[in-house]
Amino acid sequence: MFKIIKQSNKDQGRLGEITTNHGIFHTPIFMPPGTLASVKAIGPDDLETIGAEIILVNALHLHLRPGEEMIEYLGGIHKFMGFKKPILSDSGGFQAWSLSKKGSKLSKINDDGVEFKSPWDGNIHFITPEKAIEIEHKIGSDIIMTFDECSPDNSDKDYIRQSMLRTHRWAERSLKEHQKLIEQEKNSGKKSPLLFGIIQGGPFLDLRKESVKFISSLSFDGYALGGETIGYNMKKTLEIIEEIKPLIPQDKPLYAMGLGSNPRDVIEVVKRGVDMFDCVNPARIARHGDLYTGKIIISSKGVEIESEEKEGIINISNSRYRKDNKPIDEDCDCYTCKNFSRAYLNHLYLNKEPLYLRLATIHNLRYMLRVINALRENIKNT
RNA sequence: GGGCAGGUGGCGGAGUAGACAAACGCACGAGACUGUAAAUCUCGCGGCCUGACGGCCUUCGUAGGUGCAAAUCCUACCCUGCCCA
Repeated sequence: MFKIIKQSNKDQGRLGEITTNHGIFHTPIFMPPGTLASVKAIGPDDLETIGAEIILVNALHLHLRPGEEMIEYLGGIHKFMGFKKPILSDSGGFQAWSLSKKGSKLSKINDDGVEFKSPWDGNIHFITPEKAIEIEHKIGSDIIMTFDECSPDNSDKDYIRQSMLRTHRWAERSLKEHQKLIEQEKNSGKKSPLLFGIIQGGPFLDLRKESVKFISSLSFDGYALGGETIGYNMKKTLEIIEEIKPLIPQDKPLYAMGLGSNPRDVIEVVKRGVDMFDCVNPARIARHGDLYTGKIIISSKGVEIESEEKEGIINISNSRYRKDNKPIDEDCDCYTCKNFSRAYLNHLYLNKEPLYLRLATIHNLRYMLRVINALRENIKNT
């Protein structure tokens, strides 16, 4: 399933490939989230063009709408959304946290599972680890995630530890259910997905180590770092990765969940041996006007991004782009940069033209994947 | 020529004597977003001073007037829309 093609001799970076029911994808990889069976604003043809090798969907969202039975009836998630390449499904563990914050009480956690109130119709749904795994199998995704509790970055250690222990119990339950379903699928000739376990522990290094020890004692096909901290608090994230990387089975892929808001974060993390990541931000901030720009350079120091803009981002809604006839990024090979100016994108954005969303999303995702290509190239050359 | 309605910030539009630099919306300016409740949300938006609280000045067609106090009342004029000649 996971094969390491080349290990960098400079750092922890490595090239690999993962074989799934829907073909092979290469690592390191950025996976665009398409939560509701759609990468917002773009279609499978665009995904193909920008070079997306694998995307994400979310089991909880698809359970609420249109329902896993419906997707199964319609021929599985790939056929349903017209995407032929690998698809990873998240379990809904993230929503246990995200739907409970901001004072909204759309989710409630107890040891058995999580009660979700659908943001769409207010209906109550109770998801257990077993249920999440069942949904993910029914949907037909290639890689599935255990049901976990995404721990907050700013919470007291005692709560985070309790939450981590719960995630551990849920990991065991998820795995057990997974193995049960694999048996059933074997008998019916259906192909089974790979299952990744999720490590928690918040921002605390000792808890993270404890979590790695437990989760990697279970036989998962890959391991993931979860929690609000990952990707959000980059300084802590890098510390955590450095701490836990040696403790994870080296022949298994490592996935940093929710990481990749800025291409610079991806560079740091690949260096430290992370193989997979995803983040809603490249697409979301694109829709909100923020676009990546800057030269991607490979040198003896590795991959770097050179840009005069703050964080390598411009906000296309700003008045200073009204007359700017340059593409978003001069070096970019995406459809948007090849054909349209900043001025045109500014015009589309200001007038809320739907085309803006597609062009902006294509660019940011392609930019991210161009950074990935540079990172692969860099490892290849070491 | 007569009748009626009306003229408020870039636009639309509240307010009809004191709590008005003036609701709300749009436009505009800026910011946020991290396993997607997100084509969303937040802030600013007459001028000047202040880090902020706040303070000062100038504004509701124009010019006068009444009154402690006027975008709000009175008078004249200008302009716009509709109706009648």
